[in-house]
Amino acid sequence: MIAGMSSEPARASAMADLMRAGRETARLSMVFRNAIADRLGLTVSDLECLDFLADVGSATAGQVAGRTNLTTGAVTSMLRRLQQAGFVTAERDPADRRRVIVTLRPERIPELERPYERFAEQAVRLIEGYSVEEVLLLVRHFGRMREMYLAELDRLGGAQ
Amino acid sequence: MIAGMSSEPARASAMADLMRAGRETARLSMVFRNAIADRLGLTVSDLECLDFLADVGSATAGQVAGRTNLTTGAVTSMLRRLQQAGFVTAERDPADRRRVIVTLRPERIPELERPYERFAEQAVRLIEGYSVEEVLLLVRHFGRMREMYLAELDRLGGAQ
DNA sequence: GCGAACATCTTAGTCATTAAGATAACGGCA
DNA sequence: TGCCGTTATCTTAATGACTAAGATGTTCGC
Repeated sequence: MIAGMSSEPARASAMADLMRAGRETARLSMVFRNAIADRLGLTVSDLECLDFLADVGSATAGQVAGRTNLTTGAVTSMLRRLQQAGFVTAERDPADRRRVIVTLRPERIPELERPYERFAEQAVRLIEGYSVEEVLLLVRHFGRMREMYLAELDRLGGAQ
Repeated sequence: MIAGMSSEPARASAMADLMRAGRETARLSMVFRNAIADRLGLTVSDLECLDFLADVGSATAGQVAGRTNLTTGAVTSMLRRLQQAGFVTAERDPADRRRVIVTLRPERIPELERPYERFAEQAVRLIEGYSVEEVLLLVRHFGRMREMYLAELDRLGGAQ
């Protein structure tokens, strides 16, 4: 609707398709994430936290708060929850005893990845059908999207 | 890690980059959506509902429930909320008085789109730099992702 | 070793959401 | 027509994640 002028109608329509497809994919990924959290008996925030920990190994409670956009109070109770469910261990940092170091229990990782497994396999299969140039185009596109998201989030006053 | 065999290391690394970028983008889009809902003083579910209504014009309460993955009870109170905030009108269907027809107030649409505006403009600008072939590749890719999401959601037992 | 800054925890309260069942309206069938 | 099963929404009570504000314990600079 806001469409910029374009000489060829095929181009304009392809662009509109892309805008629409992008929104739809974003929406579906949210629903997907929700479904996975449900299946694991977790909150979306819990999943976010565990994903983060899977990335970095271990982190302080404050870092978890930053990543999940939760208050420290909410993180405290989330960590109690995750600890009780055995997904995570938490202990005070001996070097700075104000801090709490949270660590994902490695033995639970497979369980967390299982719901994604089929999806990831299919994604790999899809990507294998692309040429290297095509893959690189997609990577560049996502990179630009990432920058746009971060810039907008910044502008919206979010922490992140 | 599950990577299929690949002759060229450049290809394997590009594929890994793409997998990572895809996950990161999905995550950022969630955070973004959350930030926008916050700014509008709405829930993510509210936003989902309003987006849906912007698409289809008007729908029954049950259709809204299906789209948002909420129970009918939750939809009832969500609609009361949105009605009170003036985003939506709700009236019984004269043809089938069990149904409630929910309609987005057109005059509020600009207000809902405003937070996306800059983002959408930037997206258009980005896409304008692509060739038609590149745009079509992206559209195809998103289409395949969409299918994968829907298949997995189905498998996870979700309604949708 | 004193005070400010920091990291986490506690407490009380809010609010979206769910589950279960109530209410009301439709549609078919005798 | 009148009854019954089904459908669509609403109500009620309870749950639980989350926030805000302030308490607690810890570090660091002076």
